[in-house]
Amino acid sequence: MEEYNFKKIEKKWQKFWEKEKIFKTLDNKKKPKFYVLDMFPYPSGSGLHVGHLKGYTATDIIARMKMMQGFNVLHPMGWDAFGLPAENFAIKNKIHPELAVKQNIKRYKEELKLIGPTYDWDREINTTDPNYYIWTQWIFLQLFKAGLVEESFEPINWCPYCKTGLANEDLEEGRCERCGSKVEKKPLRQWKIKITKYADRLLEDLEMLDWEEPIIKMQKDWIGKSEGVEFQMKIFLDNKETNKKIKVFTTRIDTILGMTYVVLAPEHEILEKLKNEIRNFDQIKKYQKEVLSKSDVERTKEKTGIKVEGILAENPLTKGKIPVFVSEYVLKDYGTGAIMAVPAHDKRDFEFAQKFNLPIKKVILSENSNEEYFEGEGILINSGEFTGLETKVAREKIVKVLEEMGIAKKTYYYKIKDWVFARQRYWGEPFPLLFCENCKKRILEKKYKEGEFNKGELLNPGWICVAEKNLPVKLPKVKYYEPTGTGEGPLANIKNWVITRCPKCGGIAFRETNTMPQWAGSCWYYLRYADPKNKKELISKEKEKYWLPVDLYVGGAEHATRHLIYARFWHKFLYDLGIVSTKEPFLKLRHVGLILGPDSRKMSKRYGNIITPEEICEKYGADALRLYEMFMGPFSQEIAWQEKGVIGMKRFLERIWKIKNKIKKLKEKKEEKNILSILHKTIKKVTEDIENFKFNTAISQIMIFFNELEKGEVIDKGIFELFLQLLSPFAPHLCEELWHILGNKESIFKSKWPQFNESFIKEEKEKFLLLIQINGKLRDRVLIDSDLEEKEIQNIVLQREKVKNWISNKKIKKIIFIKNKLINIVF
RNA sequence: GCCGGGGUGGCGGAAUAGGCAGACGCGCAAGGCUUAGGACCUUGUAGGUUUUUCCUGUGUGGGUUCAAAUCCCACCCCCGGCACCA
Repeated sequence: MEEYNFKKIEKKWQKFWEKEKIFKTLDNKKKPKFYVLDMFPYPSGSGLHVGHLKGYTATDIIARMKMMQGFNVLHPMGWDAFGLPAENFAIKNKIHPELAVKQNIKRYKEELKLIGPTYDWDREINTTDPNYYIWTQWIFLQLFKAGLVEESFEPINWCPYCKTGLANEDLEEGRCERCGSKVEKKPLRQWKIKITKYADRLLEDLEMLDWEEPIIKMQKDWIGKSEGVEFQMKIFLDNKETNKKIKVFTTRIDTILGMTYVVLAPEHEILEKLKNEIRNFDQIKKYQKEVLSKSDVERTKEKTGIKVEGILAENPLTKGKIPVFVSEYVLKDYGTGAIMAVPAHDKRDFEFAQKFNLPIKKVILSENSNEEYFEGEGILINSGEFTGLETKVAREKIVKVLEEMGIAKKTYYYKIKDWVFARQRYWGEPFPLLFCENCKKRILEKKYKEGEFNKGELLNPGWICVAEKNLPVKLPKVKYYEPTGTGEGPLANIKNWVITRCPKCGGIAFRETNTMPQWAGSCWYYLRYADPKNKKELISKEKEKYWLPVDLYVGGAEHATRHLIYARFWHKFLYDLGIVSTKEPFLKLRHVGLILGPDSRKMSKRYGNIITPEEICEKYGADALRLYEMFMGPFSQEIAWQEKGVIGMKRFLERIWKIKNKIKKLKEKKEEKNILSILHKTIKKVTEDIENFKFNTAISQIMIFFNELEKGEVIDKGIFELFLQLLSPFAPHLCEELWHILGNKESIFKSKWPQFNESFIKEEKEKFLLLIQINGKLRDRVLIDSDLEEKEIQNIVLQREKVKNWISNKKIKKIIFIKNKLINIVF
């Protein structure tokens, strides 16, 4: 008999699918749509490994099932090719990024095609294509015009190796996420996008998403909303009241009576205002410099600080005067940059108080009295009129008192910072902005016509938008693109590109030489797939309405606090512009767990444990690879690669191949009830499990069904076809081959997905297996007629030899009976 | 440190509105086939035991229940996220 030649079969059907354009997505609005999306890869130089294919296989399975269920499926693929990884690869290998990206894409595409995916390559996109990034620039311009982009010179994270500024999101434990270098703080001219303006909506709308709870939690924590109270404290010069005040923010206003000192961030502006009054101002200045030179990680190591000599702050409730400190543990850019310190009920304040020998006053009764500090809820003590109140109640009462004094309000702060959007690198989208000295002057001197400048231009005097008709601002082709390290991008060296004319005044203007960060292109790519060839707009209204939002989005959890926040932000902005009609881009999100190397470590060149799809497809075939990756275990879980597992799948496919000559077209359909029952159970389980990302148990059920089929002398053709359909999303090539061998002319993926019939599953059983427990332990089991009464069943059970032996002559206390299942005799 | 997720045979993992622990696959063992090996087929496979028997078993220790991998309390370990956010 002919062997299972997987190579021949797989090549044959991949060609067939491509030629027949089976997976071509038409904008067929008569059918219901299903948009399933993979997070698109950045094509790095090292190619794909088997881990990358796990998510892609899963979406492919779902795409195939949805097609068969009658959906119009959009399942596209593209390349996120701008950014540091691509550029660093290019520099290292001395090859121009444009060329490197081209080569890498070619390789990625070949490797992806190995598993026979359903991608419609006519919709392929590439973020570095001017026809694509014209719209990235266009969206940026809209953000700019809306006043959501601002030039800033503040110190930001700077990677000395990559020679660029980075956003908070791009750090891992104080190191550059890309190269691992320690990040420094460096003052730098940069563009910030005001994502904080959308913080509340980014938080609220998480409610409407079908995302896994841990990912939602990560986003919530990253946005980090804290609700509390902001109140003013008077400042005294020794014992003389001044007109200066310090604002502090706290989430625990109930502990205000326990405040024993106040701490300011070293950079707090009030220090400058009081420099003549503060006796040790020079010392504080010096401390401030020290702290600013430290990285965020170094700042957390110990609690240093200095007392601000000469001034005191007044607790508004007690009128008590307390000392003021500066310390690095208070951050300037969170809350008001000043805190009320309550060492008895806050760990950090406690540590600081210990070090500086400051009084610790308990104001909440804690159950465990030898605790050094107590951060929980409880009953107030030592709190005057508030003593005896519960903390929760006390918070409300105290706020009210302070509000009546006119010095406090309830408020909240976010942890999320505005998005540092500029990179001092070559390989990214150029900003569609120009700088014009003349216009800057006119704006500052208010010598311009009403409406001449937009909101963004007025906000950033001198920066002028490139006219939309002149987009895209193409990234110039250059020979030298290494980062400069000066804080300017490499583009600054290309004089004839930089120097241009100002569209407003006609004078000389200079182009912005920074480029956009890697994340820019991925913020909106899912929109482009729905309308990839549109030259007039980024997406037509009609196509947006039909295809959006994305029904299912699959990718790694590492994007939880970056891409997934940025993309949601841009989507909401586009919603405000009326370009998209949904508040959220991705309805359902599932994250894929890593495949680890055979040594249980992350697959990496460093460990030499990379398994490539080429070698596996060569040895065992794409279907075996797909099947194994889905069978390994729960989809979102990290699991180590075991080559033996693929062999097992190959073996399973071979058994299916071999069973061909047992298949007969049975005229009389007198299938055993048993087979029909398993068949329908399998249809149900496979359909539901695919929907719920439980691919491992779906495959297990398919195997159970197959094991049963294999036992028979003959297999009914109709039943075997149903079996093939159920398996086809997982092992498309083999199933397509067998489907045709059985005489079908059309692709199996044009066939209709099997339906199950509940009545076959439930099937009225005449008998059931009763479990017999004695004192809760399983001791016996017996087949019982389903229509017997409880009493009759009891009699049967008690007559059984085994049961009699166990009970002998003990007195039965009670008998628990669960219908159709179990009986438990207790004595 | 705080917040998530998780700990089940030799291995990957099944089973949670509490009700046969170990489905399915890998590995291993015995037998068949074969000159032989591989492949393939059949059977067995949690550990122990006095082996048609009973005992013990889902990270550890307690608890609730007729009955717990599943619920409650305390603790240990692994993975991920955050990193002084007031």
